[in-house]
Amino acid sequence: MSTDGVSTDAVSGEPSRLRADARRNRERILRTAMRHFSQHGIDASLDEIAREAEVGAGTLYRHFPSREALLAAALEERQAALLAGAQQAREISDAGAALGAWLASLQDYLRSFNGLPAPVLAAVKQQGSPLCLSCNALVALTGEFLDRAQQDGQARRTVTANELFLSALGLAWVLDRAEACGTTREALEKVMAQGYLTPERAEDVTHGGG
Amino acid sequence: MSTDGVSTDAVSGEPSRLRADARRNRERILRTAMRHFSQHGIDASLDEIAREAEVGAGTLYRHFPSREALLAAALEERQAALLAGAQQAREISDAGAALGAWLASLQDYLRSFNGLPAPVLAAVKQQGSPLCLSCNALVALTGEFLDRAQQDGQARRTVTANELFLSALGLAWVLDRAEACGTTREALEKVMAQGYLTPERAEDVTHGGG
DNA sequence: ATGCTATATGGAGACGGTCTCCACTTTCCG
DNA sequence: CGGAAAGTGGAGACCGTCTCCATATAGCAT
Repeated sequence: MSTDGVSTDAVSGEPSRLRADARRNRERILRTAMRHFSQHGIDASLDEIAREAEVGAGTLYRHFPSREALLAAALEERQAALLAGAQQAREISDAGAALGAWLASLQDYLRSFNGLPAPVLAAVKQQGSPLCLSCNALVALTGEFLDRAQQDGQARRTVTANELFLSALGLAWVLDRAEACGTTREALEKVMAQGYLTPERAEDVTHGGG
Repeated sequence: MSTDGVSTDAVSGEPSRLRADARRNRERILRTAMRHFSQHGIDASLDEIAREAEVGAGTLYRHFPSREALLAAALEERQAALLAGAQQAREISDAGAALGAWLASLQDYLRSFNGLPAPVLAAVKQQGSPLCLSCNALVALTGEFLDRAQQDGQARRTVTANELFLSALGLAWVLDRAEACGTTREALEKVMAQGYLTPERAEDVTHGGG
C-alpha cells in the first residue's frame, strides 16, 4: 500500500483530483453498489446502498448524481470483460461464428444486473445518459461483426446494426425476467437467429414486403 | 357462509352483486384508470387516479387490490378487440398471412399502454396474476396460428408457441420504448420473422446445434 | 506545528408513491 | 322506517428519491 499522496493521475480513469477521503468514499459506494445491483437488480435502493457503505445519502448523490451514473460506474469492470470478449471474437476466422460469439458476450453483459436492458435501451435514445457512450460503442461493435458476416454472406444484408442490437436487447429483456418461464436462452437465441418463418417463406416476405 | 342472502353470481362477469354506489364508483375508477394508463403508461399513480375519480384511495384498493388487477380490468375492451382480431385472422386462408395478422394484432394489444409488456411477461410466469388468464389465452392463440402455419410449411417446426409469444413480447418491449430510436416497427418485425442469418447459414445452425 | 480554505460530509426533511385501517356513511331489505 | 351489511374516505405508516446546508476535514502555505 504505497500511499502516494496526491499525484495526479495523468492518463487513466476519473477519480483523479479527488481528496483522499472522497476517493475512499467513492470506492466504498461503488463496491456496495456492485453488490446490491447484483443481488437486487438495477432498482436496488440507493439510500440503502449509502447506508451500507456507511456514508450519507448526500455523499452518494454527490459522487453519482443519478442512478444511471452509479450504474455506469458499477458496470465498468463488466464492460472491460465485454471488450475482451469482442477481442476474442475478432480472432475467430469464421465471420458467422464471430458474430455469434459477440452476441453471446453481449447477452452476458446485458445480464450483469437484473433489469439492465431497460436503462441501456433508454440510453440508446437519450443523448445525455452516462450509459450512452458505452451504448453507442456497443452498437458500433455490433455493426463491426455484422458487416463482416454480411461480407461473408452469412448475415442478411437487410438487417442493420441498430436493428440487431435492439433485437438483442429485447432478447435480453425477455431472458432476464423469464428464463424460468418454459423456455431456454438457446431456444430464443435460435428464434432470433433464424426467425420463425420457413426459409422459402421468409424470402417471399423479403420480396413481397408487408 | 350460512346466510349468503346475496346470491353468488354463478356464470357471468365480475360487477355482479355490488351495491349501486359501489358499482358506480368502480366504473368511475375504471374510466379514469383507462385514461391515465393511456396517458402515463402502466406506472400511472394509483392515488392520482383515485383522486381524479373522486374516491378515496381505500375505495380504489377495495375494488382493485393491486395495480395488476386494475390493469387487467382496464384492458378488457382491448382484449375484446384482440379477440376480434384473432377471429378476423382465422378467416384468412393463407396460414402464413393468418399468423402474421395475429402477431400484428398482438403487437397492437401489447402497445395499448406504455410499458404493458412487462406485467404481461410477469404474468406468464407468475401463476396468480390477474393478467395471467388472458395471458395464457394469448399463448394458446399464438399456438393455434403457429400450428396452422407449421402444417402449411410456412413456419419453422423448431419454434414453439411459447418462444414465439416471448419473442413477440420482447419485440413489443423494444418498440414501445424505442420507436424513435432509429428504427421502424416493420424493420424489427422483419428481423423477428426472418432472423438475422442468411437462409443457408441458418440451416447449418439448425443442424449443427449449439 | 498551525492556520486557513476549498472540499467534502451527513442526515434531516420535502416530496411523492403505495397501501392499510377503521370510524363513519349509505344502501336496501324486511 | 329502522337496522345490519356493505361500502367509503382519508389520515397516516412506510419506503424510496433527492436537496440543502451547517459542520467537519484534508492538505497547502507558512
